[in-house]
Amino acid sequence: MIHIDYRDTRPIYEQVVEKFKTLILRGVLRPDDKMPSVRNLAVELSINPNTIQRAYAELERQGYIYTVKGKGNFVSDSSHLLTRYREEIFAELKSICKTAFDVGITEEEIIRIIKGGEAND
Amino acid sequence: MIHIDYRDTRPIYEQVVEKFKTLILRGVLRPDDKMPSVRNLAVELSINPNTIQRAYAELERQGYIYTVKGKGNFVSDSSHLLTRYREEIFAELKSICKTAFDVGITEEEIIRIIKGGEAND
Amino acid sequence: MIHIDYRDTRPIYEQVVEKFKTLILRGVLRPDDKMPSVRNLAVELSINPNTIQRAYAELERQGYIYTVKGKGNFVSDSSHLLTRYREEIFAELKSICKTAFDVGITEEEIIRIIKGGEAND
Amino acid sequence: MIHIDYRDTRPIYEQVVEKFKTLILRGVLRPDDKMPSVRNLAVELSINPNTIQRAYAELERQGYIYTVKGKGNFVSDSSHLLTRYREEIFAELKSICKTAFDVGITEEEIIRIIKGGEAND
DNA sequence: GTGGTCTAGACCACA
DNA sequence: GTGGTCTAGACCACA
Repeated sequence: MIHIDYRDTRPIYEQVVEKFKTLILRGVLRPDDKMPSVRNLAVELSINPNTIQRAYAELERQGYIYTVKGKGNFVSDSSHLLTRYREEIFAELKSICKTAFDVGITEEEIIRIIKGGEAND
Repeated sequence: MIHIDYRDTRPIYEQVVEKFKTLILRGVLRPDDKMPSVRNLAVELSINPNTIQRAYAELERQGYIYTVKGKGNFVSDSSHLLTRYREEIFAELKSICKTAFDVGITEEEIIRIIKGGEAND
Repeated sequence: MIHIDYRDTRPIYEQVVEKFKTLILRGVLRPDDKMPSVRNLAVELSINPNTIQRAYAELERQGYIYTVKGKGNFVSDSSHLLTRYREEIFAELKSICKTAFDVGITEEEIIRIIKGGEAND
Repeated sequence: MIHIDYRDTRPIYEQVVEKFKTLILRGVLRPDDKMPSVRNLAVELSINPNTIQRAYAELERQGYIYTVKGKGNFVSDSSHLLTRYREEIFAELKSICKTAFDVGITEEEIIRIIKGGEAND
């Protein structure tokens, strides 16, 4: 369901958070679906339960899941969070484009990249 | 010449590296120009000399500057590095677009952001 | 008869215990009255029977109910426990007031809150 | 500067958070004052650095301190947070008074307790 | 079974 | 020196 990329420079817990955010926002995981238990996911991904715990705590803090003690973690209704997430992405996009324009990359080039980017990987 | 943004989440040394890369690639700093001394720049920006040192080491590693012992740091002829830098930027762009497509953001929306982004900010 | 508040941060069993303590001390439940059976109450409140079991065990430990094997749980004569319960409440009150005074909240403000608090909610 | 009460049922990191919140809101620790380093405080209180780390992360999340990487943690200007903290305390007070009224404790008794509470402990 | 807290200790990134 | 991340593993609270 989820895959950790060890070449990725970001911390593991952050990768886990982002993966689940995407799954939830795309509707693959739906409100009140049960999340994998901390222990199970830790075994499955071969990472420490504490790291999963931290990722889940962060997802809860951001409103993507809720915890029922003794029962597990469950997906929240986070449809209202999509807007915020889109804005985060747009901000990152703008920031990179600014860097790009600074070294003379043109709007046309960027658009070409994006259209290409959708096709392959 | 350079400005540190403390609200930026990236480490300071990375900001310094990026600022100089842009100045060099745009030709504001030209081959064999002398870089500001580590000490002077540290004082000017009110940051730790170790941090400047680290930024310069990284710039040297990437081929943007060279060091002459006892004299200081100087700008390399880095015209051939522009291509590599553009590719780095393109890779980042693709990565973010992938995330964007994952949550249903369309090509059209992204293009609108980019065209808007060039105008303001 | 009893209502669980899922927004309450306290564990469910603790809410159940407190609700019954109040009912017993106020005389709504009288000595030797039969408590609802663990199973029935669990079904009625849609919570795990283990949780009710634990709440009843705690009520018994504190002297509010007694168990007759094969028959069920019954209300004790707990008139003598009212004093202890009042002291528990007073201790909590003192503890919070201490925290309040620490950040500069005055006696007058607290009294105003209390007088207001009795009226609404 | 801080003291952990091991008889307290609350987790250690929560006690640490509350102690520092009080110190900051009372102005004992002032904006831009340096917090004790994670390691030093851990040694001083004989608790694990991870636990301090967690407390500091929570204080940062709540806006009481800010982190400068490689330098340490510093006190924020949190004067605007006092109002929120007061409301938290008032809510707790109301909740306990409700429980008290439920078992027949009167407003007068509570007020007597509060006035006594300020004098001693 | 499930999450929450904590210890002990390693190693890294940053200044 | 300072915080950040992670592992390994214990023990507890709760359902």
